[in-house]
Amino acid sequence: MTTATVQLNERRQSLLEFIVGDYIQTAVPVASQQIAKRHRLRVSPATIRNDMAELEELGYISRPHASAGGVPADAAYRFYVERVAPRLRPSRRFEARVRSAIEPEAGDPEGWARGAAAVLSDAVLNVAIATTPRASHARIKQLQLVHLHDRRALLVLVMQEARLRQHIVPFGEPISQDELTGLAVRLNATLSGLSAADVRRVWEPVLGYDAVADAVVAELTRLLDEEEREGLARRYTEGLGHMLSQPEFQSAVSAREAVEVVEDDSMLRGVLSERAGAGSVQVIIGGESHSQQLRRYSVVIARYGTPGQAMGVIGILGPTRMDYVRAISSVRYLADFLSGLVGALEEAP
Amino acid sequence: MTTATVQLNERRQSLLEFIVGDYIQTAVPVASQQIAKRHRLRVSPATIRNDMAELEELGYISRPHASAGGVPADAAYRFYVERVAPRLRPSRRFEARVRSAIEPEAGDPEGWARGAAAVLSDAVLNVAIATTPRASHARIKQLQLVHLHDRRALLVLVMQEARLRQHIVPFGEPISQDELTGLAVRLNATLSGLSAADVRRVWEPVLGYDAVADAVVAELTRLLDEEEREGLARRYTEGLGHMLSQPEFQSAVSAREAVEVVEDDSMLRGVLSERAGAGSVQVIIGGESHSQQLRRYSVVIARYGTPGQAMGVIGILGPTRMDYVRAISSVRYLADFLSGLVGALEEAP
DNA sequence: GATTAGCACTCCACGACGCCGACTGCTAAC
DNA sequence: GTTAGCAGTCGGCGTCGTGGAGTGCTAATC
Repeated sequence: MTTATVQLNERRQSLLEFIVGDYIQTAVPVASQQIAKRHRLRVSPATIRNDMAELEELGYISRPHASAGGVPADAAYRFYVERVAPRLRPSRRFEARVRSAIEPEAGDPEGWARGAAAVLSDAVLNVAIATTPRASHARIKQLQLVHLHDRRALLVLVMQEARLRQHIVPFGEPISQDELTGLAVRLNATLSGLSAADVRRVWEPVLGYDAVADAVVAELTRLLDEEEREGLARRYTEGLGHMLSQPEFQSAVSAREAVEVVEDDSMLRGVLSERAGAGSVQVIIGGESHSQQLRRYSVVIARYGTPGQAMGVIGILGPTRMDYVRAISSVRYLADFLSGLVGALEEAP
Repeated sequence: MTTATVQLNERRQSLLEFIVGDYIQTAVPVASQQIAKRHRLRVSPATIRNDMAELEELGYISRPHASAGGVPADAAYRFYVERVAPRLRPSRRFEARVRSAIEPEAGDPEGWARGAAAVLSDAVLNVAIATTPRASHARIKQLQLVHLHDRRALLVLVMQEARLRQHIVPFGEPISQDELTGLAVRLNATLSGLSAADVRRVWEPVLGYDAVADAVVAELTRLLDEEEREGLARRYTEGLGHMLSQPEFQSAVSAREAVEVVEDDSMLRGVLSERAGAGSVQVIIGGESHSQQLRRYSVVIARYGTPGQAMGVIGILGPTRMDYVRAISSVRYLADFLSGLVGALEEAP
C-alpha cells in the first residue's frame, strides 16, 4: 500500500487521478470547475477546491501562482503510475506496428534496436532510446580472417547474440588468404565458446610459437575485454522532434536543454545502467533520478535480452507530464518482444 | 570570373567580403559605421552607405527594415565562398584532433564515420553528417556461417571496404557447425570477389543439388542486392546542440524546424546524393538547394572513398550564416583523411 | 564625378500601464 | 461535510511612449 492510499480517501484519490490525467492531456493547470464538468462529479467545484487545498498541503500538486489551477508534482505522477499500472495493455494497433517494423528473420540486433526505437517514439511522441544487448561475459563464438594486404588482415569476431566486431590485425610477415583461413579454422576449433580470460589461459602454453596466431589472439582478447568493459552498447535515439513538439519545449532555452540531455551520453547513462533492474518496467519520475538536469524529465525503461547473459535497454524519455499509460504499456510490450528475438539467437540447450 | 567580379569594383568587393565576414561573426545586421570602424577603411560611413545601396540594388544584401543595416543574401555568401576559398587551410589544432579521434587501426568504417562526424561538428559548431562508404557494385569478399540452432545459422558477409552484413538463414534439415564451416570454405573458394549477378551466374549450374548451400547463396545475393540498391548507407549526425546554440534558432519554431530537417531523412537525402559530385568540396547555399525546407540552411559536403568503387559522404549542415572558412577547410581535410583510410582497406594491386 | 558632413526621418526594442477574465480562498449558510 | 456567493489575485495581452541606432538625402567639398 502506497503513502497516497493511506493519506487520501477514495474520492481524493480519484480526484488526484483526474487532475494528473487531465494535465497530461492538456498541459494546462487544471481548475476545479473544469474537473467537475469533465468528469461529472457529484460534488461542487467548491468541494473540489477544498480537496485540492488538501492535496497541495500534502505535496501532490502545486500552483504556478496563487490564483491558478493545480499542476501535479512528482508525487502525483508516482501515485498515478501506480494506480493505473494494473490496467495497462498496449493497443492492437501498436502491436501490429511493432510486428511490421521489426524483422525477426534479419538476425540483426542493431537493426532490431533501431526499429524498436522508431516505433516506440512514434507511439509515445517522445524520445525513444534503445541499446543493443551487451554481454556481461563476452564469449567468442566464431572468428574470421579476411586478407587485405600482404601484411594485414581484417579480424571479424562473432560473439553471442550475434554481436559483431571488426578490427585490423597487422603481421610481421606476408601471409595469404589460404593460410589465414586455415588459421581461422584452427582457432575456431580451440577457442569457440571461451571468454577473454579463458582464451588467455588456453593460449598461454603455445604463446611464442606462431607470431601470426599470437597477433590474432591478442587482438581477439582485446576486443572481448572491450566488449565486456565498455559501458553501454551502441545507443539509438529517435524522436527528438516529437518531444520538442510538446508544449513544455515551446521556449527556446528549454528546447536546447532538451537537446543537450539527449545528445549528452553522460546524463542518461546513469539512469539507464543503474536503474534498469530486474524484469519489469521501471519508471523514474522527475527528481527521482537525483539528477539536476533530469529534474523535469521522466524515464520509462525496461531491460530485455537473455537474463544473465546479455541485456539491452529500451525506453522513453519525456517531460514528467508524459503519457505514462501509453509509455509503460508500449515499453513493456517491446521489451518482451525483443527478448524473444534475442533469445532465439542463442543455441537451443 | 564570377558575376560579382564583373559587377563590382575592387572596393565594393572587399566591402562585401567584410559585410559577410562580420555578419557571420556577429549575426547582427551590419551598419556602415561598424564596418568603417572595424576595418579601418579610408572612406567615410557615408561612402559605405552609398556602396551598400548599390549592393542592395544588385541583390547581394537585404535589409530587415528600412532603417537597419545590411544582411547578406545567398548571392553574397556565394561570392564570399569563392573569394576566400583559395586561402583555406585547416588549423593544426583541427588536424591533430582528427588524428586523435579516428583510429586507423580499427579498420572499421562505421567507427571512422562516427568519429569524423564528432570532430567535425565540434570544430564548426553545427550539425555534422557522415555516411559510411557504399559500394556502387557490391562484391562479396568472404562469408562465414555460424551455427545457432539445429536448423538456423547466422550468415556473416564481408564485402569490400570491410563492410559487414549479417542475416539469419533457416534450413530444412539439421546441420552442424562443422558442416557449416566446410560449406563456408567451399563457397569462399568459388564466390570470393563476385557481384550478385556473378554469383547467380556461377551458381546456376549447381542449383538444386544442395538445399543448404542454395539457401545460403540465396540470402547472400539478396544482401548484395540490398547493399547496392539502398540509397545512402548508414548515416551519422552529430552536433544538433551546437547548431541550436546559434542565434538563428533562438525562437522555438525555428529550433523545431531545425530538428525536423535533421531528423527527416528525406530532406537531406536529395542534397547528399545528387550534389556530391567529383572530388572536391561542394557548397550549397540557401535556396541553391531548390528545397523549401532548406532555404535558410547551407550544406558543405564532400565525397570520400575509393572512386568508382565505394563512396561515402561527409559534410556540415548549418544556417546560411555559417563559418564557411572553417567548414570548407575542415570538410576537405576530413574527406581526404577518410579516403586514405578506406583506400588502405582494399588489397594492394 | 566621387566623397563627405549634416540632418531629418524611420523603425525596433523595451518598459510602463491598464484592462479582461479565469480562478481561488474565505465566509456563511445548509 | 458540502455548497453558494463574493471579494481578491494574478497572468496574458494589447496600447502607448520613449530612446537610440542607423539610414537616405541634400548640399558642400575635394
